[in-house]
Amino acid sequence: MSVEQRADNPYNLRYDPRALDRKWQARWEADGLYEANSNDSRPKWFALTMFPYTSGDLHVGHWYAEAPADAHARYMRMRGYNVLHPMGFDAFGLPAENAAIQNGIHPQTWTLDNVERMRAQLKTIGASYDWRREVVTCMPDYYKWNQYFFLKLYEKGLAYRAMAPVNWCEKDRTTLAREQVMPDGTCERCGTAVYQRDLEQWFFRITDYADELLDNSRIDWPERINLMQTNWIGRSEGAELSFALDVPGVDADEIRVFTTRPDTAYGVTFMVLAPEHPLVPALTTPEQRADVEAYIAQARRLTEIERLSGDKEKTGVPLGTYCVNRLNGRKVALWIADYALATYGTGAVMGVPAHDTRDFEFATKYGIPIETVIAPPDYDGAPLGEAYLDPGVMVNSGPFSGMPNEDGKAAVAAHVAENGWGGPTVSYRMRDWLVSRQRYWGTPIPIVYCAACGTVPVPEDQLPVLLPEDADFRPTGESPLKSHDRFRFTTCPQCGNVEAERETDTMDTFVDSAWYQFRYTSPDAGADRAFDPAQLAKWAPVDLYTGGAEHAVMHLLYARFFTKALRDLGLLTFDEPFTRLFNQGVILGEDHEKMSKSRGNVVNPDEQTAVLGADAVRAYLMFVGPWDQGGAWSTQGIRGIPRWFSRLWELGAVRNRSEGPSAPSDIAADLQRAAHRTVQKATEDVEAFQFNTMIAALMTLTNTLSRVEADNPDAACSPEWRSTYDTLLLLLAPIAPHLAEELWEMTGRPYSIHQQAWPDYDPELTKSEEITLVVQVDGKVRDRLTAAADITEDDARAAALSSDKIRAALNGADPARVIYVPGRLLNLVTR
RNA sequence: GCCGGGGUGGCGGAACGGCAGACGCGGCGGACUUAAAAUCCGCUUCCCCUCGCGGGAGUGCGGGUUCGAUCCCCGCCCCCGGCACCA
Repeated sequence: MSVEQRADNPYNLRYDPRALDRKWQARWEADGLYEANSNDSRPKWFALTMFPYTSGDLHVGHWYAEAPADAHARYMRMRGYNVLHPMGFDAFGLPAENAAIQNGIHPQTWTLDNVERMRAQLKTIGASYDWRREVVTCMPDYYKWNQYFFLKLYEKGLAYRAMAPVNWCEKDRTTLAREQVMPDGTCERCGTAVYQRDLEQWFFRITDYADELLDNSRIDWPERINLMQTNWIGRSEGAELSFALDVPGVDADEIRVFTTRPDTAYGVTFMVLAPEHPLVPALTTPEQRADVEAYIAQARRLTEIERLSGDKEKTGVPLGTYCVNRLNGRKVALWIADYALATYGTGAVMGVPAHDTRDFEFATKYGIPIETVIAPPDYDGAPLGEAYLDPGVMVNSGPFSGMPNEDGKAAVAAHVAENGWGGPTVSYRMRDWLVSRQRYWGTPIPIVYCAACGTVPVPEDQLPVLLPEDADFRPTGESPLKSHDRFRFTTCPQCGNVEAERETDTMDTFVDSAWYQFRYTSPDAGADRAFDPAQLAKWAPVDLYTGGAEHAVMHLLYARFFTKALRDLGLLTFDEPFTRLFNQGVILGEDHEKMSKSRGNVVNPDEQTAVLGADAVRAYLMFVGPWDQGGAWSTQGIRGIPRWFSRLWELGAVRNRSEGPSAPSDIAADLQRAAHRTVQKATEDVEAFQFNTMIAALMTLTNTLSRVEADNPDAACSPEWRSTYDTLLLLLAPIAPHLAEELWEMTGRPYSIHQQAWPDYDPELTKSEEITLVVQVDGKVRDRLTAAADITEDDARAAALSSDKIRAALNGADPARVIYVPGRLLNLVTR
């Protein structure tokens, strides 16, 4: 295994890392070393890393997600846990179709080829995955259960079909969930500007779970992610208010608005409806119709980008009709304006220009009256120069005048409720999850439309509804399945009508990843069930989930929703899928920029592994910085890792010498202390995912062993040195599993190092008998004294005062105060 | 604009309110070598000096608390991420 000279050995490694990788990966696999068995009495630990999309090549970013996660899983295994660490592939999705369209390869061929290549690449990491549990989401045995859950949700009223204005990406030719539209109104996937279309689509009723999703008390997640979800859900408390309509020829007798400021309701001077509001056509007078229709047409043409741009000037058109503010009987003009959103609240806004910046801007532009109903400090009745948003006393508000507006919110809402004009309510920013996609490479929605029976769910025993392999999947704006007659036309499962039609849209691929974590628990479930309840009970929920923060309001929110919905369906018994979440940072290119092909700064992990071996790439990624902060790849910087490994290898040769007598007591004590300190540091660091400082501690211990060997070769044959070296290998095992296993084998200790117990440490043995006592005068370090660790304040003071440097610094002054930090520092204060 | 997370040597980064810069990279000097690579040893924050003693400054900027602040508080600046007409 050792190599003195290899032609392709630019780092002059002392061993052949690729041979080590091959040797041990084959052995571990043959031995089933990382297979998790449910009939194991040790406590379980379900360690999951977000599975990769089958894009075709494993990026160094994947390694950055997977290698440290594997190190932690290996640590937990050594800690005595029965660890389940699975891997799989997110295999449905548009890139497969796009690649197929461009290269003429079938999406399935493209995807399964990629799975094979990526699986091989993943294996080179040397991670401790239990591959028997692999999940590939495009397989019928898997997506059958997407369909099953869809039907269960449908039965429960949690899946429904509705006509709605939805986000449409013209490039990808499909609708998108709101979560998949970026803040700037572009498609999350391809960056194309998204616009709104009215389409009949399937939704999951995630909003039913809004309040439960706001509850973070059962999850240990980064505060940042919790906050992002909280903001996304956007709960706001307020009131719904009914404004009376009395327009000849119009059936509706009210317009309802949602407001968070019922206390300002006496200041309503106009009413804004969203252009899409259903009452708009009826409420438009003949004189205004042309203007209103033009405005609506123009608003519909706007992309999300234009519509969402915050500093856009407010525009609107009056409908020519009026409603009545029931609180004060005031007649209020109706307008449409695109700053009212059809999809939030009731799609209508009461205009209170005095106390809302948007309404103020609008009213100023169109000459609408502005009436103050919350008095600013020193209010003298003069017109406001801008909207007044702060607290104050209510004025011009009928019976509520004189009341602090903060009290007025509840008081007005209660008053409104008493009169049957609305009342307190809660509104959410989050919308239901749009799951229909007009694309081929996804799970068919298991629904049949029958002229006689209406919407008919496909019976469970007819699942899966297979995705036909021979579809023409080029994008047309309609699902490719729509032009596949053998798929589309079917018999109604209910009445036998032979002219029934299948739903031809497929599901959002986030459905696949909303429950995949549970599938891993049941490798033998196959087509018989989604997961085995006993296995699920054994392993779920996931104890530690790691992955990128970009999934905060998509995958992670959907997975939580799915878990709660499945719980309510009686399919599982817990509330949250992922007990603990950790987000790793992003690995950047050599130039400190995001890696991208166009920048040419992409690091290929395969090339690095071929030269340095998996361990060096793993260890470097962990060493580059704190895992949650990411870091930049450096071809210069990684050189330190193979150097360290080579020194470990050289020390392995020292370990191979025959054992000699005990080391001199001072060396033995130093070695013992160093070992215990390193175990403590490594343990604390790995628990906190601080692999960079953990590795630094292992390097320091390596240096200590080297130093002893260099200074006193006999001491390096001592039992103390040898056991310290063995401890170092145990600590190394999660970081560099192949090298540690090889060196462990060389010690003659029993296979496998990965089945050994993590070493313990004794806090008492980490302490040193002697310390460096820092002596300060007025807070400035003036001397450093060597002292016994338990030196008393009086002794420390005496020692300090006998130091020439301290006496010089004191310059004859007497310390007025002495600060003593035991075992660390003495500060003599002269002031 | 609002909400998070950050700003520390030439570089990546360490530091329970207590020796700033662990560990590593790079650089410089030396050893080994015919030579180079590799390896090993030493030095490496900046400035000053009667350059071996020492002294001063220093963790984005300005204040504050404290015997003592990279760390806590207040006010700014810059970078990264999220949200942003949500009534």
